[in-house]
Order: sequence, then structure tokens, then C-alpha cells
Amino acid sequence: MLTIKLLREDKERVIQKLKIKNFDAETIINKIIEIDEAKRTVQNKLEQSLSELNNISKQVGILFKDGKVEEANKAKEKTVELKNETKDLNSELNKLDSDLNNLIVQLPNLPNELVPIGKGAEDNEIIKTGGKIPELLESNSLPHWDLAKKYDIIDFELGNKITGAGFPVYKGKGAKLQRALISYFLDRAIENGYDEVMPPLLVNEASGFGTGQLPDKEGQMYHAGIDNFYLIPTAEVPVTNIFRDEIVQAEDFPIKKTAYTPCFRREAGSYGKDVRGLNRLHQFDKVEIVHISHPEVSYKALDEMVNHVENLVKELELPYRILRLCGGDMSFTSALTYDFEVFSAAQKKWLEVSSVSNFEEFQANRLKLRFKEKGDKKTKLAHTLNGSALALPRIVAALLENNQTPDGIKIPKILVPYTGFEYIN
RNA sequence: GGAGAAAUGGCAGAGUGGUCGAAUGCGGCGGUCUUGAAAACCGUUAGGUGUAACAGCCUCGGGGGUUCGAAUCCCUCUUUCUCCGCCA
Repeated sequence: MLTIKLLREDKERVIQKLKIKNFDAETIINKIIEIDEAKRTVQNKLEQSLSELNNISKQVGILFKDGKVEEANKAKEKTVELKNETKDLNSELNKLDSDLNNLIVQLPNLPNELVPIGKGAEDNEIIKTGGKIPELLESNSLPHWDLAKKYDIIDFELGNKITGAGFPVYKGKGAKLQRALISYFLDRAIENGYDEVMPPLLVNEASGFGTGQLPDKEGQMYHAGIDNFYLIPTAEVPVTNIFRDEIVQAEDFPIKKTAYTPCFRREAGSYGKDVRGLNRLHQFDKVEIVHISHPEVSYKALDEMVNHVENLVKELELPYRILRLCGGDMSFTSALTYDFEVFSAAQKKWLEVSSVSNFEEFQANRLKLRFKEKGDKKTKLAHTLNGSALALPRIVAALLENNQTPDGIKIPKILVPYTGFEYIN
């Protein structure tokens, strides 16, 4: 969430910036400022009363100690009124505080100045295209769901039986390919300085709030009701929350973590479109990279992450393009996002396989993730970033479709040491 | 799942109603000494909020309560440990 300080000091700029995200913030912000002022007045009064009360209590203590019982009892009487006053002020403060919070969490993050204006996916800016789109022979242009069946490597019907739509069963070389991709992605991340972690796949409410999934996107996560846990939609949630309520030292930057996890998404409201095969699943595997960065260099970190992801798609020999998301297509929490898409040759479609974002201090403010500069007394909010490196299903879709040959599906060179086979046939 | 014990600063560990946001030790930082280092000695060292800077306020696992006053008493939740049961 945005800091109240920013809203106090730079309200007009915030309103202008949020227009790029197609968000009209004026009414909310005016209301916020109004409540904030009221809150500070009440807080002031409350603290004065508390101060007085603390003083009297101290006096009473001393008087009793000196045996001046009568004076002590007299002093006690004075507290009755004050106590009532603090009680009222306190409940007033709590009310204002929660009103303020409810409003401020509704404001999305400010977009970076590079973010193009636009309404939706069609307005995203293609900033780079790479790789070569393969020309498929007519006899070899099956979509991946047919290939999956032909080679018996992914069984969608079986997943239907066990769980439901969107929970495929990977079999034989299909399963091995998953494992190979996960190992390859993790190894590359570790080579680039990321520490591997294996976090819980269920998180509590506070974690969901910290990274911005709650309260808004509640319906997108699976919920284990009895214990009030949420199944993670991405490793971003547990990994970033490692640092919730932490104060790190500036010299510890950059903090880089990577994690493989399954991801669970309800995908409510997205039925019917682009959901065939591996294109959209309820459970999928992903390797995530997370950066906790000094604010001054967070955009350098973002570039570094984009490079890292680009390397992966290059090594996998997939045709790809990099998009800079426009204001209308960006997530609530992001300040700048690059999406990676690979071309899946039989479907003749670009598929999103990675999203790399800088959240600046938006998540950090929710997480209370701060850092301290050497010699400084005050703490500042860190910047958080994350990106998929990479999400598996659509990579697999493109690999299957693009690499189909009369001899079977050719595994890219980089993966062969991991799969132990060169062809799926 | 049952029974019991516990949760205090970076760590260890005192504190069971009154100038306690908290002894002491270790660690950290600064200094004296030293060619340098170690040792020794001296000083300093929780977080948040707030302020121009002070002050003030909040925080002893979380929340609530009793009291003029709570780290200390009561309720509740969470977590950890020990024993029993079950179990990959």
C-alpha cells in the first residue's frame, strides 16, 4: 500500500499517476486526508491524556511509598475522569484508524514513468523479440494437447477424475520433463546468486495481506477453511513473507531468493477462453525469483531479472518477446512489469510464461519490511521485486508444439543432461 | 489428540504490582594501550511513532481485562519444550 506520508505530501501527483492505471483516486484520497487529519488530532489528545495519567500514577506510587496515604487517595480521584476520556479517545482513534486503512488499501501502486498509457493487453509495448518461429510441416503441426495424448505424457482426463479440470497428471517422460525443467531453472537461478528456499505451500492471512493477495483477490486463492490457510498462487507469497516485519541491514542487499513450488489458482471468471490443454491450469509448477533491494538500485535489479529470464527462454531455443505492460494491464501492486511470452507454433499463439515486476515499496509497506543504513537511526522501506523464472506449463506447451518432428519431440540441448533423453517418442 | 511447563533486547538470562523500556553476561560499535592484532580497560548499544531537535506516546509472543499503576495478577489465542497416544 501507499504510505500515508506520500498522500499527505504529494496528493496531486498521486492522483495524476493513478490515472495511468485507469484509477480515479481523487475522492478516496480526499477522504483519506480528511480522516488522517482527524486521526492525528485525536491521537494528540489521547497521548496528552495518557501522559498525564502516567504522571499521576507515578506520583501515587511515590506518595504511597512515603506513607502519605491521604494525598495518594486524593490523587487517585483525579484519574477517574482522565481514564474515561482516554477510553473514549481510544475507541475514536481505533475507528478512524480502521477507516483510514480500509481506504488506503484500495489504492493501487503508482506506475513507473516508463509505463505506457493503455486500457488492456492490446496496449502493451513490445520492447524486444527474439528467437525464431519454427515453420511446422503440415503433418507435424499438432497442438500440444494432441501431442500429450499421442505420446501419453500428460493425461488431462485422469486429472479430471482425481480432482477436476485443470489438474493434469504428468506421466513417464512428461513427468521427467517437469522435473528436468524445475532442476534446470533452479540451477540457473543459483548460478546467478539466488539462494534456494523451499517454503510452505499454505500461508496464513497475514502473509496473504503482505504481498497484496488479500483482501482483494481472495476469490483467486484456494482456501483451507478450517485452519484459515490459503494455498499459494505463487511462491512470491511465502518467499517475500520471509521478510515480513524484518529490519535488514543495507549491506545485506541485494537479497535474492529462488523457490520452486506448485502454484494453485482458482482462476474464477476466466473459463471458456484459452483454457485448453496446458494454457490455463489450477495447479502448475513454477520457479520464482525474488529480490529484496535497496530503493536506489531496484530498477537495476529489475533489469537483471529480465536478463535472467531472457537467458532461459533463449537457452530453451524458444521464440519469445518481452512486453512492457501498460497501465491498464498491470497488477494492482506493481510499479513496472515486464511480461515474457513464447510463441507456441501449432496454436499460433503467444503464451505468457513470465511476469517480472518491481513493486517498489508498495509490498514492503504492507510487510513492514525495512532496512537500516549503517550509522542511520531511522529505518526505510525496502523495495521488493519478483519474477517467474519460469512457469512450466506454457513452456512445455511451446516445447512440445515447436519441436515436434517425425521422430518425436526433440528436447532442447540445454535440457538433455536433465532429462536423460533427447526425444519424446 | 491428552497431561504438564514455558515465551523478556542480536543471543543467553534476571526481574512476580510502583521512577522498569528492563540487571548482568556474551556479541556489536567507538576509544585507550599496541608497529599491527589479541588480551585488558573505559564508553556505548532494542524497535516503532513523533519532533527542526527535544519532549511525549506505544511495545517484555498476540489480543482483551483487573488496578491510580502490569514484564509481573486474570481471561483468551498462538508458538515452543517435556511426557503419553497416533503416524510418513
